[in-house]
Amino acid sequence: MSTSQPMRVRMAPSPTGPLHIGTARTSLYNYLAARHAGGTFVLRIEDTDLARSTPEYERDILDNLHWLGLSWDEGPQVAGGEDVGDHGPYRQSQRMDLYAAEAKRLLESGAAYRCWCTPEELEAVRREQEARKEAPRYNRRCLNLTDADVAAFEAEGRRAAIRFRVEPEVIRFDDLIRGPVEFDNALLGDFVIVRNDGMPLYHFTVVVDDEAMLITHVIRGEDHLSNTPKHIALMRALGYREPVFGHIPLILNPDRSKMSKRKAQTAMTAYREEGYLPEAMVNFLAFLGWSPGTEEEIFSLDELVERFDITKVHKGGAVFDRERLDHLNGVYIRSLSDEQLALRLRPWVPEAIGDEDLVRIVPLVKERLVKLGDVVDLIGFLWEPDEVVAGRYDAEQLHPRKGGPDEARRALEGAARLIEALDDADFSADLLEQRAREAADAAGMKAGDFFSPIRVAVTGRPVSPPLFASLELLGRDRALARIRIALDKLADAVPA
RNA sequence: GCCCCCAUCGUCUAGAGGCCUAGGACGCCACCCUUUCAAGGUGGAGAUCACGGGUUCGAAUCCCGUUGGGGGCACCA
Repeated sequence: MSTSQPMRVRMAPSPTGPLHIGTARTSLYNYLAARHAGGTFVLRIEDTDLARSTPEYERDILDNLHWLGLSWDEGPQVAGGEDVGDHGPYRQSQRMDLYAAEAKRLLESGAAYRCWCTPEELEAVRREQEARKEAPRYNRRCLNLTDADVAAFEAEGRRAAIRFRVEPEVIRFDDLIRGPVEFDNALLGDFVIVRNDGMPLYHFTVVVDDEAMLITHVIRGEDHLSNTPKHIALMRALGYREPVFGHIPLILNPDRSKMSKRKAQTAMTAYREEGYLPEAMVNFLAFLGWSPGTEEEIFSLDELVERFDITKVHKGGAVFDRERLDHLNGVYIRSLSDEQLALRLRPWVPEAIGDEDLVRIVPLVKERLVKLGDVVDLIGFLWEPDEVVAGRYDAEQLHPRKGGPDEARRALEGAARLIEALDDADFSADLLEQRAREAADAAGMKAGDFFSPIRVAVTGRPVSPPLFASLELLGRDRALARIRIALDKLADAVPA
């Protein structure tokens, strides 16, 4: 086919589950290829498997694709909007007439035929073939039935599926990523293209739709590489154009098998809910199987569009490495301004913490966040009731690293005294730190040992944002109350 | 079983015959900074480029074979 015509690519997810990480990356590569070439990115929903497809999953897929910033030029819209584009409808369930017409053409030309075999009969044949160490494929029992045979099946109430008659020929194509590939279709059995209930099947509908939607480049997962010769045979039988194919490597589980729900978190929504940033996810996914060929590694979606080259995509699969995702997410979080980060953090922080307060809190947590959701554990002490905070630790955890209950008590009493000596107006991080250091000296303790019991008393956790800024944010009275609770706990634990 | 694809540090990768004593990043270790944890800085360990044959003056890079891994062979997509 001519490469001079504008590129049209498509992503064709099936709404039988939430947006999968692998689907997201394939979408990304399609998007990048289209945008880089100034082409068109089409989204088509493959919902012919009525039993497994749901509107909720479709919604999840569209929604998360939007979240990642992958906009499509043609396809269905979220929120029940009408399809956009001149080649719709973009849901296969709405294109049944087309499939029926094309199936009829194949039937009439003899490229396809009806098959009345039952699943049980098919299974029996398959078992026999396996027993004889033969390739398991359809035995063409229904290829040359007499009218009487057909009448008998119909009388039984059987309904016919439609099978594509695969010609024994060698199919060659030049894969964008793998180069020349060839398959011998003589090894293939005649496969079903329309079920006996009239529903068309995947191998058939992709081919029909890619033609109807004028798709020029089919960019999809490597798991479809072996299916391509079927598609090409179908295209030829139907007199269609043959698009360019590009099969991208799979995303793998740590054991190097195809990434699956059982072994990894595959739903994009889950990552979104944990607080991964879409820009970090995009950056991460882009590099799973591609690199710009330099040592740069932080790229925005637009920069990726500029640099992306589909022919430079790798051939080997890539393991999904969560540690690396975490690292990238942290990089992106730290690159945000305080105002931007506060906005992103909003869904995780109670309304009781006002927007302005949240912006003031951000510098305390920014470099400690791996995921946005981590903010809850980091500054939860700001909105948790005193009892909840106190419930998070026991008396022993108040002891400084070097020291026991006595040191803990000395520090807490010192802290209580110095806080009492300050009024609200003076209750600032700087002044608190100055006084606390003096108090530590007076108590003959190292600063770190002196601060540690206070940290646990006030935040309920051994790890927290910087102590004095945390105290300032908490406020004089609440800080003091928590220190007194801690002192009580200490007293209860060590009866005099 | 048959067909197809793939193969550089644990992981993501740079590498298109001499620039490679194989570079970067994540993770790991150590040190520095430091009130905890992070972040940041410095340094380090980590790959006989799966193996074996060729081709070539020269191969991680080209060819063949082997091994290993993966994917596909549904009235799922």
